[in-house]
Amino acid sequence: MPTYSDNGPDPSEQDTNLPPPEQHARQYAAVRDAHETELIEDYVELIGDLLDHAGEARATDIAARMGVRQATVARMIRRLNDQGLVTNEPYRSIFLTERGRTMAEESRKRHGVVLQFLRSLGVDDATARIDAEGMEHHVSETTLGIMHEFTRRQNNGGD
Amino acid sequence: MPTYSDNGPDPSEQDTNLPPPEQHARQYAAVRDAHETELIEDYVELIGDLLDHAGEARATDIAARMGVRQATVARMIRRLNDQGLVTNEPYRSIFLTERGRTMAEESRKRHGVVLQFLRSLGVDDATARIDAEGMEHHVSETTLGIMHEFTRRQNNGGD
DNA sequence: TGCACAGTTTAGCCTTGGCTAAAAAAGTTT
DNA sequence: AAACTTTTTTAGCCAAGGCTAAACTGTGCA
Ligand SMILES: [Mn+2]
Ligand SMILES: [Mn+2]
Ligand SMILES: [Mn+2]
Ligand SMILES: [Mn+2]
Repeated sequence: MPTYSDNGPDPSEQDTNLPPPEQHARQYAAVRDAHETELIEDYVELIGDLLDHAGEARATDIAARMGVRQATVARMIRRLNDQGLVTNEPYRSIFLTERGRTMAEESRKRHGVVLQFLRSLGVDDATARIDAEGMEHHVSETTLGIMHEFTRRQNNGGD
Repeated sequence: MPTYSDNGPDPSEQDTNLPPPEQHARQYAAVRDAHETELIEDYVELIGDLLDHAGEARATDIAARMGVRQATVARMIRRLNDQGLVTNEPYRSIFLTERGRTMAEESRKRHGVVLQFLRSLGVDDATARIDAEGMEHHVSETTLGIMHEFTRRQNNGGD
């Protein structure tokens, strides 16, 4: 007796049928939500990394690493400031607030889990870095935990 | 003698150091590129699914499943038409062009690989569907191939 | 047949996140 | 100190993708 007998539709049909409209809509809504916070997170994470590795986070460096113009960075910095994530004085380095540091730390951790998971799957480093940069914002806590555990096992088994 | 001796930086430093600025910038650029085509692909894929499963793709149904207003859908349909992906006459169902069908098919395949990969990792169905909807657009061909192979092995081993 | 209602389209608003050009401030060199 | 260069900021343009409100079309039912 299969264990899925009273557990929803036959798995063999699970791929060919569409989910009910409301569930389907929630999928896309989750993606839109992720996209709203995505760029903010990447900026905060990058600023944290620059502070750690270079000692300061200048607009020029942020622009170079983001691959955008300084004007774009300047306006984003203002937004981060408005949201209480960074402090900045004109013509000076940018610093993270307590909230900013928390967000940077969480993003860094999440990014690392996804990146190492991809590496442990056998994806080459450059590709893994590109994929992780986008995927990280669309991975639920559930999936993140599973990825982390997978990586841990992979690394232990490889000793 | 470790095999990575002449193969770039010591792996133990690979996570703590930032990539060179140009490579870093390319990461973010890849994400921005993905976001440009992402919504188009989801619309085309959804229209294809509706045509297959419901026989026609009406704006109302698209709006309900996307979780957006009909006005939003109407304008998107015009864009898809401009790009030669759909044909549509006023107040009638939407159909895919040859190009549209190709895109729908590719998206459907890619979406399926990511979804089944997540399931085979042990992620529950509802969560897997949400994560796949976002992740699918940020998975390189390389990673997609590895995911596919992983899923295949997992399923064969489970027999 | 005519009318009401559901579906569709259009017009116009807003925010986000790119961009360029130009002004202003800071830093460096002579 | 003055001049030059780099960095930062500001102003304003554009496209994408949400939204509401209102006009329009088509369909089904009285
Ligand atoms: Mn990212
Ligand atoms: Mn999809
Ligand atoms: Mn998607
Ligand atoms: Mn995305």
